[in-house]
Amino acid sequence: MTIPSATISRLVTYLRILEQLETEEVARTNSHDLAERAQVNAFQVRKDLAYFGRFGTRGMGYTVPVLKRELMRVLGLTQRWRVIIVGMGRLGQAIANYPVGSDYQFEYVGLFDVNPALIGQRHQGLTIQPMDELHEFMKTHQVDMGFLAVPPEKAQAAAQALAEAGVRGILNFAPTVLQPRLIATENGDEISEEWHNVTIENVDFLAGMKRLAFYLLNPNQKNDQPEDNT
Amino acid sequence: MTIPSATISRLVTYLRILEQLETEEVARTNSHDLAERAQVNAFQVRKDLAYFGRFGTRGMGYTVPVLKRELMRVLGLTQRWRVIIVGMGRLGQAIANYPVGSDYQFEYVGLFDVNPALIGQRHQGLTIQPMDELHEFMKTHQVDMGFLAVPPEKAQAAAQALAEAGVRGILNFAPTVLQPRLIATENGDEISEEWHNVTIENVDFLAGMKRLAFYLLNPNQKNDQPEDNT
DNA sequence: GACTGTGAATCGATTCACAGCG
DNA sequence: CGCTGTGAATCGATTCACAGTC
Repeated sequence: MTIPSATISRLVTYLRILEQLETEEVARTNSHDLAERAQVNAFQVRKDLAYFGRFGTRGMGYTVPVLKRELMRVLGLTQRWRVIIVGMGRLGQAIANYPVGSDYQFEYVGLFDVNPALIGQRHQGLTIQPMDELHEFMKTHQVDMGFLAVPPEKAQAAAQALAEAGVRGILNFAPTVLQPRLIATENGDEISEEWHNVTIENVDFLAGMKRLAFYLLNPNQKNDQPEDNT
Repeated sequence: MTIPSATISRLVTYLRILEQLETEEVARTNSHDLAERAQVNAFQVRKDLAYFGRFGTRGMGYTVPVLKRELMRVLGLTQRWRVIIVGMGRLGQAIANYPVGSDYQFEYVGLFDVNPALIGQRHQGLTIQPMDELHEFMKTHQVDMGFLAVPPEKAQAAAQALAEAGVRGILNFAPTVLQPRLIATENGDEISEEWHNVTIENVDFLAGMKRLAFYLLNPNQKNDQPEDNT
């Protein structure tokens, strides 16, 4: 069965709400309460959860720690994710230093850049390495995802370098659509092969501000959609 | 007529592609070319554009500068948007210093924070001001949108402060769902009034990394959706 | 009695097929 | 002939209504 991507975005929201409720030592909740906090409706909450199992008790609602654990499992947040950041300019630095809070399941294991002025700088106990060393690095380290924080004109090449080095997931901060194919091979032949198994998720602040401009200009177009993405 | 929010996200993408084509001095394009670059299909491109007018020539395609100008107009990027940033920690600083490139239609006019250690610091020719001064500031300056880059637990209060000060659009970087109502009034009564006319757009990097974790764990769930947002 | 879980119904967005036009 | 623009068809997601059960 194929799950709407909007559902995945909402699950992240529900999980946050549950974490919040847990710190407030609230023991139970229900679809209406979750719906209100997540700004969706209760049918949606129940349908979203139903894709993955039965987590509640009829007549009772949901037990906060139980549902929280289940959502963490569903979203893959019970395992550790090893992350490298490619592009350690101001944006990459802000990402590296962002307080991830309860999100200790994500661990930065490497920082890369091409700029000699940045190489050797340390952030969060890691030293920025030259991009050339990525291949070598991948031989000795497990890397689950790469955060791409390079300027837009370098994003496509950097994404390909990540893919070729064996990184399977890319969180793309650059304001570009990454093309899922190789443009050329090393020897210059134009083989144009598909990327295999690279999952891309976009986080795009410039797009967000432009969408906001549109909605301010067109107040009748009410805006609902999930995440900031592409 | 109500326009899908996914269409707005895609228009931003098309505009970027057109800007790119313009720098490459490509004079014309067509729906198939745009579709390939935007990773959507040609029907989608034409339908998206059709919501706003007829910008092409049958048999010919689109003239790059013409379509670019039309999309800028549609998205509200022919006018200037005056922006304040609320929350000038590392994330706010990265945003303030991000090279917006061709996006000179967005202008930062004020920077705010509650942290005395940050107040007085300068970025991009602006001095960080205390949050208290927002109301006063709004009396003498036009502000079209606020970028909210405060820690999640402070986001709701800060958003309300922005709304009460008269800011009509918020780009929310905090990993929280902003509740569109006022929780209390100044005198302590609980009036719980609706926000009026505040448009919110989310940019959520932590959500992006969690969605990516899900898709890496479930490779059969192919991911298409637009923008990063909540 | 209250609230979940879910098939059926509705609604909306994407895709299609083709008419229209340079 | 090529490519846009668009009504109709399809597909998918959200909403609904209610059966199930604690």
